[in-house]
Amino acid sequence: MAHLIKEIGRFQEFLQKQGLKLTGERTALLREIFSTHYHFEADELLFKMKEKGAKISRATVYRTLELLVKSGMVRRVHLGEDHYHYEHVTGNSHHDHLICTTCGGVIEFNDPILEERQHEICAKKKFTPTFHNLQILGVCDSCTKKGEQPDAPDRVQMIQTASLRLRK
Amino acid sequence: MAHLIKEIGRFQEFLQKQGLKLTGERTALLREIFSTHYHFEADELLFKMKEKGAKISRATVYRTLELLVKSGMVRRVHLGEDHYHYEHVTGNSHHDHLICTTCGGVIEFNDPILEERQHEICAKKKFTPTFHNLQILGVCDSCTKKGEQPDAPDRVQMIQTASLRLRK
DNA sequence: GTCTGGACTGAGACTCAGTCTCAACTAACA
DNA sequence: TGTTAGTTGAGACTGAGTCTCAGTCCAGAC
Repeated sequence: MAHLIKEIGRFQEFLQKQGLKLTGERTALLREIFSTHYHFEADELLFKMKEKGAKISRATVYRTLELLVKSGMVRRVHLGEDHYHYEHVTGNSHHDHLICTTCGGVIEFNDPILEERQHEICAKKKFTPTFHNLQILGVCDSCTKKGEQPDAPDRVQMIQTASLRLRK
Repeated sequence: MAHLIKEIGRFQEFLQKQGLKLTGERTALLREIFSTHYHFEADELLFKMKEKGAKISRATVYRTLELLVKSGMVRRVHLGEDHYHYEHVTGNSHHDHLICTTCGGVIEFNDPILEERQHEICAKKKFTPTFHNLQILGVCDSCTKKGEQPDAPDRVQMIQTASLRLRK
């Protein structure tokens, strides 16, 4: 778990700069996030902590996630439409998501050409970008092989949330 | 308002196919959406209807929006992170959004090169896309001219919701 | 050692968008 | 007129996320 020491150090450094403290609860959450989860929800994290016997409240989970997002170590993403998901940031790799509306699976990708084109569009519109968010919804290879049909495009907006919920 | 007759006709046709009826409430909502709103929230629409003296309940607003989305005449988009926004669809033009985190303004764009690249990425990953969603957050030209500074990229995720709320 | 101020915590109340339920209503049609 | 099925409003409900507040912790000051 040598890499977790590094992550904890980074978080502590960030906290100290703000006059904040690295507490037992914060460390426990950090460990949980970086050792097992990848994409997760706040309440799922809370549940996992309780399962492990750690007494950590909802409020602390949300407060700590906020700090982790501010520190840049965790990203807020939305894979469905209805509420936030989180993912920890390892290294610095920005990426976007392909989301299978059938199985709820998430495929990450990072495409420099796409990023470059976005910058060109912003330049043309005299818009200074700071952050972007791209989700492509559809059906993944393995679901296609199982014979799943992609939903009609008009319908995907209505069903995507339901599909993602199935995954829990 | 000749174009509204066309819209109402399209909606009625959709409803009839499902054995549903075009009621006064549904017509009133359709008129409101297509005559004045562009990007709007469900509760904002409800408020506008009440302001005009139309007695329409929250449940009916949500139910009608769901039908309109299913019919393809209205799209659900998320401009901020916290809840849905809706936009009516005129013609068939798909587009994405540049969202100013300072003034909450929304600029639409449609870029075939970007779309094409997304399809290439999906093909490479053997993913069958049905729908996508791209928001680029940043600072628009007029805010930049007013001297607004873009927020540090790490922070944008935390502030975007708040900024959009200011716009109401 | 103990004081003190400020950060931290858990419990639970609260908010707010969105959903659901249910009884009353309405339109279509035999 | 009776039947059937879709529609509606009111308000209860849900669930993610936020806020409040009293109590706890802890590092530095005395």
